[in-house]
Amino acid sequence: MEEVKTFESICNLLRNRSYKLTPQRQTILQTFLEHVDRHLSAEEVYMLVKHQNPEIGLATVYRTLDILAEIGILLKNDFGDGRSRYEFSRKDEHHHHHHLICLGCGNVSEFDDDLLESLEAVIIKRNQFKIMDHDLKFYGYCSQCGEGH
Amino acid sequence: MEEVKTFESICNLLRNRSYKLTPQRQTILQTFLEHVDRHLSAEEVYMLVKHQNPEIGLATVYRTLDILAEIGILLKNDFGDGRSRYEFSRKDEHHHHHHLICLGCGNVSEFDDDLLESLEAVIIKRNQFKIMDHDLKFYGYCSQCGEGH
DNA sequence: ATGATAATGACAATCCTTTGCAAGTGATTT
DNA sequence: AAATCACTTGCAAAGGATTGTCATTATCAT
Repeated sequence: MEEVKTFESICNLLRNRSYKLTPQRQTILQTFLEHVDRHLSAEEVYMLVKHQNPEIGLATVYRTLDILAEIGILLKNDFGDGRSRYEFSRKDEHHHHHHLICLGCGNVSEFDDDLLESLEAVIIKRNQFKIMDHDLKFYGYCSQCGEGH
Repeated sequence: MEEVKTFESICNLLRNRSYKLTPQRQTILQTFLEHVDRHLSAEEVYMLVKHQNPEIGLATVYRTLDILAEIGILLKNDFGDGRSRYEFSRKDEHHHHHHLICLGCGNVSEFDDDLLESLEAVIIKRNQFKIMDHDLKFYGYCSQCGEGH
């Protein structure tokens, strides 16, 4: 359980899981560390990474994103725009934050709230449903795009 | 604003929007009226509809689902299984229900709650974000699949 | 260093969905 | 009832995101 996720600590995590530390994986990881607040698609990562390493292939980006999500470094999100988007997972939050998705500019911001905790308790009792994860999204218009809507 | 959605009332709605009432559209509509509680994918609708009308094309199913969603008869959902799923929209609910998605059998059940109302008020103030829609999903295991998890 | 083994890049294949198009059909007017 | 015309259809092809294949290359423990 790393509390602060540095480049080195993540490299160690990869090694511990017996993933090889290739330059491609390091470059992709760097990209997320440099864009901690963004929600990047595979294609966007590919574009960013090509600046450092023009040889890299799109399939490698997909494979690396899979791995980084699998070991908990990235979170895979679906904001309904037809592609998966990955964000850096800062802390080990078992109940991660929610998203505000702007229908105007597509920007994604984040929102923390504990309200769902109590809601989950109700659901477990009322529906006999064991909750493993939840996903809450708000679609609307951010302050920049809000005019006229 | 129809309160009860009968086959006839929906046909009228189509006509009023100057959509033609073709047999294909009627058959697809029937299918949803016969499976009011299900969350069908285009492919599933296609299979069901082919029993009544083997001539129908998949593209027509897609186009009809689009229309029925556009006029508010169906709701288009994304449960993360790589295809869109449509459900019959029973009442005119501006704030629609939430979904419980079973990771075991894939079954989707529904859940009503007003808790998000108050949460939305907080978000509007705190984030200056005009909310148009929300989407809340719980992933877990239903009572049948729950053993062992 | 070197060898076992995993990872890469290029490309094909897949899956769901949309689109182009020629032919057909529903609704309206005559 | 026939003519009309825009809307619809079915088919096949195209799209876009993702995954699979496979020969080549690179990593890491020894």
